Amino acid sequence: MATIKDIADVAGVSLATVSRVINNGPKVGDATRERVKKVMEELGYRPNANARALVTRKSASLGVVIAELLDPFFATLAHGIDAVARRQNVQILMSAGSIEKQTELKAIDTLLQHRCEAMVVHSKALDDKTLVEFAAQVPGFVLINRYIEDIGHRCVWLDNVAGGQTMARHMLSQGHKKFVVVSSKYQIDDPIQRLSGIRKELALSDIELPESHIEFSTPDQEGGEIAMRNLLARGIEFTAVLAYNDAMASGAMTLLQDHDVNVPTDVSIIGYDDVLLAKYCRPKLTTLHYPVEMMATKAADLALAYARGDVPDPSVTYKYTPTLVKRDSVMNRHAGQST
Amino acid sequence: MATIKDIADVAGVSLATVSRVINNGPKVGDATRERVKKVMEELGYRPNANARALVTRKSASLGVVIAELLDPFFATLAHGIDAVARRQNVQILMSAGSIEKQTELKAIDTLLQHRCEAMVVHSKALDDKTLVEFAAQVPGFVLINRYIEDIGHRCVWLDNVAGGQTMARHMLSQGHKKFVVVSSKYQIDDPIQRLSGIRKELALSDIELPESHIEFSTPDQEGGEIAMRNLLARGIEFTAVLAYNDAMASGAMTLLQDHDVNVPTDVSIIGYDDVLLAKYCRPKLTTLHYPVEMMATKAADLALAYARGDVPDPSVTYKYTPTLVKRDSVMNRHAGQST
DNA sequence: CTGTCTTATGTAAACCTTTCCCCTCAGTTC
DNA sequence: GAACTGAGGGGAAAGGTTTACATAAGACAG
Repeated sequence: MATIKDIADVAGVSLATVSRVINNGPKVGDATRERVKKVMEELGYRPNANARALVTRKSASLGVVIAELLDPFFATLAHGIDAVARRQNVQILMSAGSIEKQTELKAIDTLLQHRCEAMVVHSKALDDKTLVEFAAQVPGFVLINRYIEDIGHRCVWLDNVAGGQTMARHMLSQGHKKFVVVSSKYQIDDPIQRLSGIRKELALSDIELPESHIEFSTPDQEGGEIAMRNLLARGIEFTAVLAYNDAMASGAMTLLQDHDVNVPTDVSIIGYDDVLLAKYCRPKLTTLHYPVEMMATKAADLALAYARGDVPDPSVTYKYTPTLVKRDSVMNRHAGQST
Repeated sequence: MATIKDIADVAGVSLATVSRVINNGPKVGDATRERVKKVMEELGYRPNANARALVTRKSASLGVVIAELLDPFFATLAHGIDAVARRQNVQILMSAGSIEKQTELKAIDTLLQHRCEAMVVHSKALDDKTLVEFAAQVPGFVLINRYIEDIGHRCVWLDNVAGGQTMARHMLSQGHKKFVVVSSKYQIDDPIQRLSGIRKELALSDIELPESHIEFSTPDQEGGEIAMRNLLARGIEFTAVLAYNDAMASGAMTLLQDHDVNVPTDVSIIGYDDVLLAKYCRPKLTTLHYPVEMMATKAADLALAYARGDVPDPSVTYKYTPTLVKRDSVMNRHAGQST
C-alpha cells in the first residue's frame, strides 16, 4: 500500500508537504496542493491510522464497552453512539463486557492498548474505585447508565428510583392496591434502585410489599415467565404487576394469558425501557420510556469532547428521568377501562 | 504511559529483551524474564497497539461492517462475531453501513486505514466489482449474506431461493391456496431471491401470484402494517401471508388483529429470520430460521484464518439453508388446527 | 541595492515496537 | 587447549506519520 513517501517521490515534493496536504494544513501553494492530491488519488493512498495515532498520540476512535449486543436495549445504545461516531468521523472500537468483572476489565484494557482516549463504558461489574482510576487515566472516559459521585460530570445516567416511583404511582392512580414485582436476579444497581423507588412510593399510600410478592429471575422474557409462574404457584392475589423491564413484562404477560388471566382486565402490567417489543406485544405494553438513544449520543459527544480537551460546563449533570408511556396493558380499576 | 523503554531502563535490560518477554519469545533467561515481568506489572505497562500494528503490519483487530445495529438481525450477527473476537483476543472495529453506497464505502475505507486485515462485511449497496477489488486488497475480507462467484470461497451466505420455496411449500402443505406476499421495498438480492423461490414453488402447484398480491414496504413492523393495510384495502382474498421477515410478519399480524381477523384461524402468516421477536409476538410466529449467529461465527473465523495466511479447504463453500420453525401462526386448513 | 517579511517548502527527530544480526561467555568436544 | 556450540542478550534499523525548526525565494520599503 502506498505511503506518504511514495506520494512525495512521485509528486516531487517532501514528506512534510504531503502531510500538510493530507491534513489540509496551511503553507502549501495551490499548484502543489493540487498536484499532490492528484498523485494521492492515482496511487490510491490511504493514510495509515496506526502510524498517525502513534505519532500524534490521538486515536480518532471511540471505544465502546457494553454488556451484550443481543439485548435490544444495548443495540439501541450502540446505535446512538454509532450516529455520533459517524458524524464526527471516528471509528468505533466495540467490546462486549457481559457484566463480568474479568471481561469488562479486559475490554477496557484492550481499548487502552489502542490508546483510545474517548470511551463510553457501560460497566456494572467493576467497582467504583477501578472505574475512577480508569477515568483518571483516560481523558474522555464516560460512564453510561451509572453514577459515581467522584466523576459525576462524566456519568450519563437514569434516575431509576424516580422510575420505580413513577411505575408505582401510575398503578396507584389507576386504583390498584395489590402488587407484585417481577425483578432481575442480578443484584446490580438498576433493579435495586427501581425496587426501592417502588417501595418508597407504595409506602406513601401505606401499602406494603412483602418479600413473597417479589420474584427474581433473569431479565429476559423467559425469566418473566418463570417469575410469574412462581408468583401464581404461591397463590398470591394481585391486580398489578411491576416488571423490571419490557422483556420480563412480556414474558409475565404471556404466562398469564396462557393461564387464561386477561391482561389488562384481570391483571395490569407495566414494563420498563420502552424497547421495540413494548409496542408489538399484545396488548401493547404500558411502560417507562428510557431515553437510551438520546443518552447514548450525549455520552458519545461528551467522551469525544473531553478527549479533545474541551471542558463542558462542569455545573451540569447528565441525569435523565424515565417517562410514562401509556399503552394498553394497564386498566383503570376506578373506571373499569384500560388507560 | 510507560513504554518498553521505561521497562528496559528500570529492569536494566535492553529493549529487545523486554519485547521478547512481552511476546513470550525465546532467548530470555528465567530470572530476567521474571524481573522484567515484575517491572511491567509495577509500572502498569500496556503495549501500544498502534506501534505494534505499525511495525508488524498486522492489526490484531477484526473489522465489521453491518447495515444497522438497531436491527435485531444484525445485533445477532454482531453478537456472533463478538464471540469469536473475544475467543481469539481480537479487537472489533465496527461500522454501520446503512445500506448506502457512500456509507458502506466509507466504512470499509476507514477499516482499511486502520490496516485491518480481517473483515466481515455485510454489503448490499456496493457492486460486485468494488467488493472483489477490496477482497483482492485485504487477505481476510469475508462477505456475509451475499454470494459473489469470483470470491465464492470468501462468502458466507444463505440460500434465499430455497428459503422462499420452503415458505411456500409449507403453506401449500397446510392446504393454503390463496396467497399474498409482504415484501421489502429495497430491491436488493434478498427479497428478490425469496420472492423468486416463492414463485417457483407456487408454480409447481399451478398457483399464480399476481403483482397485485404483493405489497412492498420497509422491512420493519411498521412496513408490515402498511403493506397489510394496502392489501386489505385492495379487497384481496387470502388465507396465507408470506412475509419478508419476522418484523414485517409481526406488523402485518398486528394490523390483521386490529381488523378482527384472527391469526391463524382466518389467516395464516409465516415469517423469515427467526429473530427474538418471533417468539415474543402472539401468536408465536411460524418462521424460517436463519442461522445467522452460526454464520457470523463462521465468517469471523474465516476472516481471521485468511488474515493469518491459513488457507481453508478451497473446495468447501459456505452456503447455509434456512429451516422451518413451526409455531402458532399457521393453521392447517385440512385438519383445521394450527401446526 | 540592502535588509526585512512572508510564504512555500524541506530536514530530521520523535512516536513505540519488533526483529535481524551480532556479540559474549560458559560449557563441550576432540 | 583450540575450536566449536548454544544460550542469553544487546544494537540498530524499520515501520509511516507529524511537526518544530530551518531554509530559500520573492516582495517590498527605504
